[in-house]
Amino acid sequence: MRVPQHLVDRRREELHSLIRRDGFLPVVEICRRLGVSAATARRDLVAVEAHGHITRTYGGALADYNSSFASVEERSGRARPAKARIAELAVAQIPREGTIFLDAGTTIETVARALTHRRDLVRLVVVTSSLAAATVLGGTPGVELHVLGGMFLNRQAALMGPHAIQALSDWSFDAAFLAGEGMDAAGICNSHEHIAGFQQALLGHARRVYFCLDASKIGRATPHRVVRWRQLSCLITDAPARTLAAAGIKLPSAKLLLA
Amino acid sequence: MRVPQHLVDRRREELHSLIRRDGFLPVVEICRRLGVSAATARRDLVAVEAHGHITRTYGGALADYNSSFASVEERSGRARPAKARIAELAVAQIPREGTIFLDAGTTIETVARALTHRRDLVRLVVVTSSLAAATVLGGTPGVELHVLGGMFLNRQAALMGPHAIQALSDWSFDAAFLAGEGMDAAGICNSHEHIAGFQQALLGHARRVYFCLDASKIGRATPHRVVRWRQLSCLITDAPARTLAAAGIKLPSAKLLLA
DNA sequence: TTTTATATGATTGACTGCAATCATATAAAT
DNA sequence: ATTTATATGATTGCAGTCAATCATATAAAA
Repeated sequence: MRVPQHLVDRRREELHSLIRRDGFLPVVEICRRLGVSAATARRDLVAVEAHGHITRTYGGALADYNSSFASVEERSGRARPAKARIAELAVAQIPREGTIFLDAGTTIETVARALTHRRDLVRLVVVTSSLAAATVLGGTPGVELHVLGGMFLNRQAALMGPHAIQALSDWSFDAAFLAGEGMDAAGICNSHEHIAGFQQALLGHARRVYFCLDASKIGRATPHRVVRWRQLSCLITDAPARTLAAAGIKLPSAKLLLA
Repeated sequence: MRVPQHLVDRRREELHSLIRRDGFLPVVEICRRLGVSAATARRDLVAVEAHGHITRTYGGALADYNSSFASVEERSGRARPAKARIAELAVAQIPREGTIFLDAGTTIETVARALTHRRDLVRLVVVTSSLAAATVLGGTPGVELHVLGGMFLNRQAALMGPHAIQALSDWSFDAAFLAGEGMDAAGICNSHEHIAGFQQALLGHARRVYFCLDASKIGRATPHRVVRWRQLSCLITDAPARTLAAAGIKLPSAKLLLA
């Protein structure tokens, strides 16, 4: 018995928000709350997962920004070796003590996870605007974790806006690790105005600014230009040198780390 | 083949932190990383779960503060109807628009979840220092969510300390909902100095201050006195009136909401 | 040293979840 | 109105998970 498309879509949106609310939702529970059979619940899960923002597990599904599921992703073959290599390089730039900043975004989240494997940290102060990074880093020995305040952006699970920018004024970072959604000959851009504004403000508070972008970001244009190449300290990417050159991105070797 | 106690304990601590890092960890993965059989992995899970802070699910385990697992808790019979009733009452005090503050703690987390069921919110600004509450409330229609900055307290998944207190100065709340760990004839107390300091600072920024404590908190004494009864606007609790009276807690009916 | 206690891994049987297949009802398309 | 496409639930076979039981090796206690 076919059902109107808009009802299906509405139900799937509701499923999405149910999972976000509960963090984890067993399939049985989904059936109960949505009043559908297990088969339909699974089909809906597949659909919602395809649109991103949730991760299925045995018996249910998790909201994506709650936790990071390195293991789940690895098991389901969705590992992103590129991001992992970028993260390795990024973590190698982090001193044993000092103060660093971690941005929001999945790439930086990977950096956060890699950071938890460092065993030599003494008194590293990590400041972040990413709830995912905070969750991952909480309790790491040698790390004093601070979260920047701000308005909660649902999609990114990040804290941004005027309050976040204002909170920056209390800090001075030895290094900052930022993410971007696109890069071209001119520089790096991002799709969200709050994020762009925040990153620009951050430039003035960090001695060294690292941008971590994987090769898929090359040539992708998004509405908000964040930085020009001369403004950042270093680009960390897995893109081969010739691909960068082809895109018109020319950086001195001191400003480039290739994974 | 029996194994030294300290090795077992160390392994279980590691399991705990592995789960915290990944948010969700399948049993298979636990076996691989810890190099033990599934049987031992499960036994370890039982042990770690008994000490709190993780929740087992089919096929693995979740870190507790990542998400809130209403459904999981309900299914495993650990529902706390008392907290749910307290949350209902608390949510009823929240206006359709305005600015409110939500504290950290499982009781307030329940309030956050109940708040997502309100469908009449217009433009409610919710400020919180709880990562769990933020996760639950993110994306709720009619809610503009802000997270207070601060130092991350691992156990509570809350943001506290001088930065948090300073961030308060930007806000003025119509209502604040706070949690406590103990109450007696003199007032409400908390076990953590940062939390106590923060709550005291908050008193000056809210028109109405609601404390939400279930009956189990009566008579429990913890090191840090937070408020005396005359300082708060209202106590929301499930404790029957006579129990409160027996503990020497006397409040005018205007300052008491019984669930 | 001898004895006791227990941590471990293997096995077993019941249970649960999953993907695939299929019949059906009904919304869209024509 | 007729045809086509598809959303749904039931069934089935398979695989994964779990708790309980048991033998064993070894740490801890005596």
